Amino acid sequence: MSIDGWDEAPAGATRPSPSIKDVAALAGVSPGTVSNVLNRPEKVAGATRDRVESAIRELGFVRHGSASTLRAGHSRTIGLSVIDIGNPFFTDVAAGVEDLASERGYAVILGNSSGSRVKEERNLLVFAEQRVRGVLITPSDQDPIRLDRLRERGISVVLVDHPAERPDQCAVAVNDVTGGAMAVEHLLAGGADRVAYVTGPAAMRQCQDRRRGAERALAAAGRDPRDLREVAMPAMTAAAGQQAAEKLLAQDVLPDALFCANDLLALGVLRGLLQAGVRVPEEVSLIGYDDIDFASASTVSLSSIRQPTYQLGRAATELLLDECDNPDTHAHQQIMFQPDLVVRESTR
Amino acid sequence: MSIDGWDEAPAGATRPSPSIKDVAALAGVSPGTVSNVLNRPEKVAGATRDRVESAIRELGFVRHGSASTLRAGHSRTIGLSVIDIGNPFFTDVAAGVEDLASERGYAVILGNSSGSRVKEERNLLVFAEQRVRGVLITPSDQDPIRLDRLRERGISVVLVDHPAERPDQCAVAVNDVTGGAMAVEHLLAGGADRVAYVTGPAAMRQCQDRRRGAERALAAAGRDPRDLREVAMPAMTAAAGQQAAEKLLAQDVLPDALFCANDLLALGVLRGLLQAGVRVPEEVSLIGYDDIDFASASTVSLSSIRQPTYQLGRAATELLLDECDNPDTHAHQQIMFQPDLVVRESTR
DNA sequence: AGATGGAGTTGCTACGTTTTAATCAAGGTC
DNA sequence: GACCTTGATTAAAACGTAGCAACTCCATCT
Repeated sequence: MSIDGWDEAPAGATRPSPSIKDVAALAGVSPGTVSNVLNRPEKVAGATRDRVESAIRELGFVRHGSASTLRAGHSRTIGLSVIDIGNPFFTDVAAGVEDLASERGYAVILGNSSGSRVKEERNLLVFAEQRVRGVLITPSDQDPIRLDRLRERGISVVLVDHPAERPDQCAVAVNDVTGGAMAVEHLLAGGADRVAYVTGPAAMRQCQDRRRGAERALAAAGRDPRDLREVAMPAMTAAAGQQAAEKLLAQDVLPDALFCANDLLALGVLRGLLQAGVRVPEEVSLIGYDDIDFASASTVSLSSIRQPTYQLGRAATELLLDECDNPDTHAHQQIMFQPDLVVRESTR
Repeated sequence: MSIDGWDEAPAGATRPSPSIKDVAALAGVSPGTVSNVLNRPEKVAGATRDRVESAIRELGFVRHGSASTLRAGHSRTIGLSVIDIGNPFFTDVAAGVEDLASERGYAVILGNSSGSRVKEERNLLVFAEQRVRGVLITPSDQDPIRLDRLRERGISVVLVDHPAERPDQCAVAVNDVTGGAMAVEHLLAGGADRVAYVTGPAAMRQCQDRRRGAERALAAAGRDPRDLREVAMPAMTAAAGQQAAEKLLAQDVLPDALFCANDLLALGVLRGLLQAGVRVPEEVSLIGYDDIDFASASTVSLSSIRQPTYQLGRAATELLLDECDNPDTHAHQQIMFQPDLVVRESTR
């Protein structure tokens, strides 16, 4: 009797989800047969299968994942823990993970640690509670303990964008030392004299390795690696980059070349420098890392180090699922990709 | 006997996860008491609680989420389905969702539909299988059917960035008609004559509403709304924007003002125009939508329409959790935020 | 002393599924 | 006709937890 007729759809009528038993009753078979149709369809006769399948459709049956997990002892779910989902680098990795996982019938639970150890820990706890089949993680620091706790539980772990800490684990990474060296080599080739490194939290391996590469490039050019000035920020975001620019500008002498540990930092630095009237690349050469999509769209398009990001996610997932599905034949692997230099306007 | 000593950690020794029974045995209580410590700690005496808690720590017990969900009939999990996690707009929404959800002890399963109905459907299936407590979704089209199927199962649904389709549901949105009008008003105020609208898939409500706003602004200025030229792309990404620019450049006469349905499109269009030597804003005024972080960092910083993105996610989660936790007293709400105009360099 | 009450704890059952072993029917072989 | 084989189906027993009803203490009140 309502004006608009919405009430024809029984709003609060939440009949309980039909179970495998209801399907079995409707199809005139036993619950076990329905389970077979779901999990081993080749084991059941064509006619029966059709009957069960149409019963499933008719009732709108959806398998109860929790019951399934409980009984089977494992789920069809993997956990992915990243440091900053706001960073396009990780978004691309996640895309690679999700694509392959869903091809193989796995669902992905995404956890964002925001660089915080506490949140990372909480995400791992959620993964453990959900009894995920495996975990992909880009650790926010070097502490290996928590991951062993997962493995003890039978949860496979693959490190993403992080080299293996031990031979008995899988890992997929990109050579950050090489990348850092490439970046600084390029700056030096452009005539850089005073090079500074704008980086994130000291605990992050990526930051350390890129620094090592930078120092190596300086040494190779006959310079003292200790000449490398460093501006470390607590986060690797554009906002942090802008603050880094302010720090740099407050110093007596401005470096003439900046290597930023990722593109977000670089974009922030770029904005800060331009706002202060510093010309890029004429006064300061600037190179970032990751080659995110936005690097080529910025005010002064950003030179950067490209990583095979999507491939990174896919490869890591491939290793993880192999370890899950073939635990006996699985051989642990460490895959190391190589980065590329992308030259644009921000460097001389 | 290995050289490096790694084998001290028993690699493959995956002892089964301890259950509530093991904890009970160690603490010398019944399994029911352990369950009480976990779920109703105030019901159990301090000394007993301590004993149980230290047993939990000692064994490294982690609650089996699936068993809990199965028995309790519902999980502590919500599903979030977005159209494009590569778009910073949705990343910010997701941040708002995750923050509030984890404050309230809920885990978030993130699903990315990439604008594909098939993937969206698959995500909803995963949510249903996981028996999530509720679903937050930015629908990729206008079809309400699937959501009713969820509600019938007792899964609450809140629409995000989408107005309610019916009075018996919660929704959180931003007024896109107003936003579209703001954008085109601003273009007209800058002296725009031939305005074009660069948009995404026609089925997307956001695109339709922003267009309606644009037409309204034209009409209000005494112009014929049918003058609004339209370039529709299949995706709302920077790559699609660049293609849109090519399309525009191939036409006889270039518009002198462009309104893009989001910032990614706008950044792509901007790149395409600049590469072709078109000056922005002198020859073409350009405005985007969403005011993502990168809008202010682009070659020519982008004028845009700002939305309270993080708040959008938080508010939607607030409504959803209220509906889940207080189903009796819950009153369905439709929240409509208002957008803001942000003027930068890309418009006259 | 006996009854009452409350706090703390326990035993039991059910949740929906998977899986193993058992059952059954139909057909084939000697 | 007895026996085996093959293929299809089923009955029944778990999996780990939540939550209720029942029970045990022990202190307090009549």
